[in-house]
Amino acid sequence: MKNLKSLTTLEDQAVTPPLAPAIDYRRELNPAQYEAVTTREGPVLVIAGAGSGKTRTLVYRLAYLVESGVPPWAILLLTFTRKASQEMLSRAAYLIDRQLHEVVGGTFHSVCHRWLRRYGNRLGYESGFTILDRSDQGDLLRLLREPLKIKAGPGQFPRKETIAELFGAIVNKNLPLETLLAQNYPQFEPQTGLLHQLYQLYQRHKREHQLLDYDDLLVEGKRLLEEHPDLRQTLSERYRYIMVDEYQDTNRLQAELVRLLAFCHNNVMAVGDDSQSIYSFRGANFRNIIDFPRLFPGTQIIKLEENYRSTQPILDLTNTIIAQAREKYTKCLFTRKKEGPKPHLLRTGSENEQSQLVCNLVAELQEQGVALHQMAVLFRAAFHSFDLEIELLRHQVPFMKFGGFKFMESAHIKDLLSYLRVVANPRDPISWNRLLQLVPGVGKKTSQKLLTLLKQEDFTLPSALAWLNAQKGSKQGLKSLAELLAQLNEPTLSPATQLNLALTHYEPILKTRFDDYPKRFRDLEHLVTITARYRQLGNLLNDLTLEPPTSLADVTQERGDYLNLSTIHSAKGLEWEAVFIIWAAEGRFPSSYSQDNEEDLEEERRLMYVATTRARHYLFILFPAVSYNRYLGTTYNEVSRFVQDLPDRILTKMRIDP
DNA sequence: CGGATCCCGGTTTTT
DNA sequence: CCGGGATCCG
Repeated sequence: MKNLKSLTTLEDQAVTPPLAPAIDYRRELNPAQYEAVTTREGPVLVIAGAGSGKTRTLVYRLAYLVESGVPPWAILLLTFTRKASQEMLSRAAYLIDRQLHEVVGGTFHSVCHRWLRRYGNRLGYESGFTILDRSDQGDLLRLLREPLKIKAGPGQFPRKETIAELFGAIVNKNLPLETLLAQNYPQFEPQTGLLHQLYQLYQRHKREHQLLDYDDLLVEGKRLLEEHPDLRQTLSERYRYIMVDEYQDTNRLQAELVRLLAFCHNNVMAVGDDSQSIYSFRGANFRNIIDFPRLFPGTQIIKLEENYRSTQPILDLTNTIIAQAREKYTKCLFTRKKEGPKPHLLRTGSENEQSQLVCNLVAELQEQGVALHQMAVLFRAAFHSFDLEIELLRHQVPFMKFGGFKFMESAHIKDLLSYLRVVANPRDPISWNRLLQLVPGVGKKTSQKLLTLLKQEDFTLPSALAWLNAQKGSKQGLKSLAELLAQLNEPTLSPATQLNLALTHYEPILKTRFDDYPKRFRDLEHLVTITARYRQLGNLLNDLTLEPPTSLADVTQERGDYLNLSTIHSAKGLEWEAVFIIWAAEGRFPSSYSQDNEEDLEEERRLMYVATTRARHYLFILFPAVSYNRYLGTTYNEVSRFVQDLPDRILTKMRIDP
């Protein structure tokens, strides 16, 4: 067997062409890109303007490193999504005609997660710990709030979503609760004491039950490096070359992680664009990118300023938009694509007229030979496209929507996964609570009883099953639940089989709980198909939490030519021949939430910059002048301040009447 | 425990 | 006006 294996390896090598320098780096890259690609040692900061070939640079650098003899496993590629890293790796692999699956790539969260699975026992984590997503956090907070007996009327105590946000900010922005309350929620300042209590409770509870939220992955990952010098040494020596993409969207914690990880060589290349920082709500700070040279003394700074994406008329507009930013770091984008249509600002009557106009323009461009998948409609918030979606269906325009869609957070998905989650981590109170509430005749009280048992040191799944079976006879549902869980606990079963078993059990419950049962059942079947490729339950559950499907497309695996609909956040890093931005109206974009905060408004401006810089050739900005709202009546919309009062030479303005 | 009722707020963006 | 959450009551 062993011989056979080495034989295959030999054969593989024979097929691979000798390592001739197939790539002419000087020819294929501009001077700035070339410099970034071929600088191997020391800290490098690449300021990469929109469309300046940032991904290309990273891909070529990957290829360059490997070609110059760096083993792929010594490279760590940190990106914003796993998809991004996979794409870069496959492009680099294609360039040098060599598989690169040994390169470790992914998000900060997934990399930290990997270490914690492996070394987490040093911090007291068992290998089966559970990762909490946003709605799990909410559920947990609700559970913890109860015994605190918080007496507060509506509006006097923050909602659980707000609390989760607050607690996240404490960690990601490194600010005390008091400051955050004073800054953002002065109305809750009287509750400071209670919130502190709840925070302590929340932290302790997570520890006791082997639960980690998104922030904990980073915090604990960092702690692993800080408190265990041997690990820090090992990992730092292993990852001799670190590349960080989208550095403008990292936060303080992530920056510190990079610094720790690079401590014994300082070979870090950070790539980003301060003008495209759009994740401050997650603790990202675009000043991070400015601080990089201070964190890594001796940093070489390289600017990529030639834009390869857009035409000059589009750049004229985007440059104007970002020039109005309060803080900007000089960077001047230019292009060689001089010719192209001017961007248009189109004002329609109603929202539906806006939708129809998009449909008409899409049809027109199609006639001119632009493929549907080369066009995208972008918007500030996911719900902004509802009307358009209806109109597209009517016109039979196929489309796919990205962002906003929280497949994983819908109740039926959470319900079904809970069966598997308690098998993977029997101490997971959130999933136990969910499951118990599904049983007729079981409510808060019964559920609480089991939840208190979870704290016991030696609590295992069998103890849970014993408890379920010991409940009073009338609660037949608990017995059949126990039966199912016992079945699921069979280690030889594949995750998909486990999920199917759970689905059989859950189907009748689904029927009684939801009117739209057929649709939800189909969702669940889709979920089962996604899971087919997994061999390990733990991996399945973690992947679903760390990289949830971003669109129904990921779930249904549809193919073909379709129009892209996307939130601007989900459009980051992408580009299309034609881009439509809808709802460019005050209150929608910029969002009314940021209306009275200058920093937030600046971020909205950067969002508009990101949106407009996605366009290669055609750019249409639309807004409806009138909106009608059932309970507010007719309201009039102002055009978004970011495109207001621009000269005609930059933006063609038109009023479109039906 | 769970159904009925009342009251408030009003869809940001995502790992 | 509709839905979620809290509260009340059988």
